[in-house]
Amino acid sequence: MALADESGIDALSMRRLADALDVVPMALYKHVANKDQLLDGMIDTVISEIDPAIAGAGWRTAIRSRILSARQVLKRHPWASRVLETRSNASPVVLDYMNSMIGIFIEGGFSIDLTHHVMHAMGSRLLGFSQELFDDSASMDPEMRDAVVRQMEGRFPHIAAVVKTVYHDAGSVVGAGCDDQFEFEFALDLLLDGLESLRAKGWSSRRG
Amino acid sequence: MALADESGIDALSMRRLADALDVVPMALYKHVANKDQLLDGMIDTVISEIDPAIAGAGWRTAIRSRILSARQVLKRHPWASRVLETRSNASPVVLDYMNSMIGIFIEGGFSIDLTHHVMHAMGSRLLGFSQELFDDSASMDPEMRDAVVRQMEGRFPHIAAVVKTVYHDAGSVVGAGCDDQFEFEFALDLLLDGLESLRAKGWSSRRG
DNA sequence: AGCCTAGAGTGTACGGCGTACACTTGTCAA
DNA sequence: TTGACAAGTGTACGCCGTACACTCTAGGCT
Repeated sequence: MALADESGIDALSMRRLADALDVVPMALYKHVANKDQLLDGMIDTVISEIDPAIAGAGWRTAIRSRILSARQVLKRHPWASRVLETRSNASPVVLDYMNSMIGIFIEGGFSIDLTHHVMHAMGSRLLGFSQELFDDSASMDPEMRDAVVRQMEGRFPHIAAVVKTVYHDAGSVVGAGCDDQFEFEFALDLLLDGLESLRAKGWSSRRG
Repeated sequence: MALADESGIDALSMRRLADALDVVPMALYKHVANKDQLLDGMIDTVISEIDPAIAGAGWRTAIRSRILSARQVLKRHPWASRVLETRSNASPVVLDYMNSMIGIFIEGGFSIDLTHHVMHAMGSRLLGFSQELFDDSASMDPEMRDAVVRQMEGRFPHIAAVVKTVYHDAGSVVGAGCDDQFEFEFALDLLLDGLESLRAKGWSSRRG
């Protein structure tokens, strides 16, 4: 991570890293299976640098401060967001983070249904994946998905609750699974509504 | 682009591309200076696939339909967003797109100041760069920046107007140049305000 | 008809990359 | 004393982008 912070992510090759550690390239492979696993570990470390959620505050304060903390972390490690986007599987550390974010919304009075769409809406602001997290489960056959959800229920109860709602609420406009287009428009309209109200009241940054 | 669409962006090496064209790798270098230039050209083509703005509609309709069109294009070329993020300089094609988006807001009654923050807020939804666009200019010395702005004024008048406001409105909270933190919080709070009002009125996707 | 030029394609070569595979070395428990 | 195991080594392979010098061909000039 120090090497990536200093020299950029492109400079982080197994050979250069080995050099920096005064070791031969292949020595690294006694510690990680391959470069992807190295990057996975770096992402986990990045995420663990985000401040834990503030307990006892309102949902808005909790979410806001957490996201601002995440932003500071990503600024410290500018390579992280790009690496994040290339990761295919969310690690337990990432799932923990998502789970606790979902938990804040639910405890804050958001329905599970609304929380689901909110997670999509926050998108890259939240970290970058909620999208693929649910997309993966869409391509699984139902009974396998049920098994996965049951396994999640212990460690990531909030994520499990959302996934269950997404797939069992047949009455929802969204139907079974996520409707990409719906999620995108949900977030877009949320933003556009906010913009229209700022415009209408003559908002200016002069007043902050 | 066909090769990238079919086999993923990682499969797009100069050698593989040459193979697909029944030509030797070095032949490609008679047409592009290097691989980056190839990727730049691909991005320009992607952006030119976005529908032109609807004339005569309200700002909201115009922006909304344009962004949804951009989304369709990016879905056709899933590699595009990742490539986009690695580009360092915005091409004239990209500038044209930004310029016309800014123009829609301004003609729709947004102040230049508000438009500026809006562009940041739209962020990746808009395409992915507004950030760096202004960041670059922050690191230039004032007279060189003035020269660049004057040159922009003909072809990209809206962009020029925003840049001028950003740097000349000393009274603004933001001061000279963009305040990253301010922009981030602006977008975040816009979203959080929208979320709070949905939560308060018991929004559910059942009703759409 | 002869020549020139410019654009397209070619062939070879270099340094960098990730990593498979077989090996040595140092440490410590039985 | 021995054997197992973790850590580090060395060599090699097939990719990658691309520098550099070359051939070939079509068309325009004299």
